[in-house]
Amino acid sequence: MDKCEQCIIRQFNSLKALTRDELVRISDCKTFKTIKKGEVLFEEGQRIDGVYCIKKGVCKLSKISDNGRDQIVHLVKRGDLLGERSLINNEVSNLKATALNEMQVCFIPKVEIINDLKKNPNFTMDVLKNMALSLKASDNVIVDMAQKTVKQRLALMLLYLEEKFQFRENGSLNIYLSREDVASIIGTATESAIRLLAEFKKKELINLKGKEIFLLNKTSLKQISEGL
Amino acid sequence: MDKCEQCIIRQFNSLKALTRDELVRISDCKTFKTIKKGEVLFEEGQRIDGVYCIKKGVCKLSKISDNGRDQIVHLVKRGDLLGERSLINNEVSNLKATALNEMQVCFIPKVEIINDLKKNPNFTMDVLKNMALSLKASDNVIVDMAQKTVKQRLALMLLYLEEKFQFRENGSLNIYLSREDVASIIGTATESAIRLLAEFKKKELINLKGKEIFLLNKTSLKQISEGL
DNA sequence: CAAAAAATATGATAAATGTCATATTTTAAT
DNA sequence: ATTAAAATATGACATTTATCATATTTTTTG
Repeated sequence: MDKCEQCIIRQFNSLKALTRDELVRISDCKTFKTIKKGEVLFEEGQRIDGVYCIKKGVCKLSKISDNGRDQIVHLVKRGDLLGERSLINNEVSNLKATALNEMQVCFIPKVEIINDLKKNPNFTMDVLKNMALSLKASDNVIVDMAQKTVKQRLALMLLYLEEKFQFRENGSLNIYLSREDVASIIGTATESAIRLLAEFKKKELINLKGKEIFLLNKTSLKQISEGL
Repeated sequence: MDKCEQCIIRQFNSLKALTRDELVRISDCKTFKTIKKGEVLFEEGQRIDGVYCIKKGVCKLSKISDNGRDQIVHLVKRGDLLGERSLINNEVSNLKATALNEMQVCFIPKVEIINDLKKNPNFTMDVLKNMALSLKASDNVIVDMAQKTVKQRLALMLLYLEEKFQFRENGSLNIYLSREDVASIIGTATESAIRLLAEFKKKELINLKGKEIFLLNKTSLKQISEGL
């Protein structure tokens, strides 16, 4: 396990604002963990008491609705921090975190982070900035969920996946999602997601090979997402 | 116009974390403004360069979707701060703010707030906490928008309005919304909102007198919101 | 006050989406 | 390799919701 002060991952998140001394201190008390695909990092309602720094892999953050369906609210990947919000408000987690593939994470206990928040204004400011960005993104998602059709949201999601995860060597999106997960992201029934994916494929906007998705016509996808 | 250090409104928001000296300084450079019902405080895409402290009244924060419909993302009332996020990220506003009734607001220039964020960790921490709370709330709205029917969302909204705005003396919700605004909050067509309100009235869950809404059966509204 | 404009209301219909049933394919387990 | 289980796919149908038309009521304006 790397030492934090030598780990490049921190460049992708707020930990980059910490001083060398602070990193050394954190390095000494952090724990390392491997999570298998499908395993749950933490449950909705669980006390986390710390922050996860994602070293490898992707997980979904979801919340179960009254109707029993899981809604995926965020996808979190390498470089992202997880659990800051619950930590800041001293609350149990509002969301459930499930690994979408094999993950490697470092866990930093709460006291350490709180300590840094109190003493290093650069760190606090960076956390604040990221939170403000997340808030803007969330507002935009609310608008899309409320105003766009399922078809528009699927097109939007495909473009978002490319932006966030890029492509594999063969040109497919660099993330595997089950049809159920796709439905959970755009907020629809699994059958509807499957049907629309098939429709997109038929129209040659995308190609599907198992869980691999290829974007063939991004211009059209963009237009569909905008309702044109 | 009150001086900030004597103004009770600040108790309701992060300004309560400021010291007396800081308040005095802010008081000297703030400006006071009255906004009439229907007037726009700021537009989507507009640079705000400061923070509004709402002294009186209510406004809606909305974003226009590709389909041309406005989606209301937040309702902001007396005591709330407005514009922190844009300020923190140094971005233009992501949302449009429109007064729902006559408002009185104080405007605090950006430099002053930035100054306090840098020097007063209590203030920063309070802003951070509020932002974390907003983020949790936004995540919950995303789930509701994605997973609940329009009827469920209407029931949910009515209960939310009571919680946020309480009742007038006559027992009606202490906020006036047009049917269009109701639709804009729950993310549906105006006609659908009208129909569902009529249905709720017929079932004696609510009563309607013009723009006044009376909640007659909160238990049932709760059940409807949960899909029972 | 009268006329015009805006908001609210309601019906008819179309489109979108969910639900249930079932078939097929893929993956996992023995 | 064979069977079982899970995921994906597709059809039929019901329900929800949007859209358009139009009527009625309320509010605004001159």
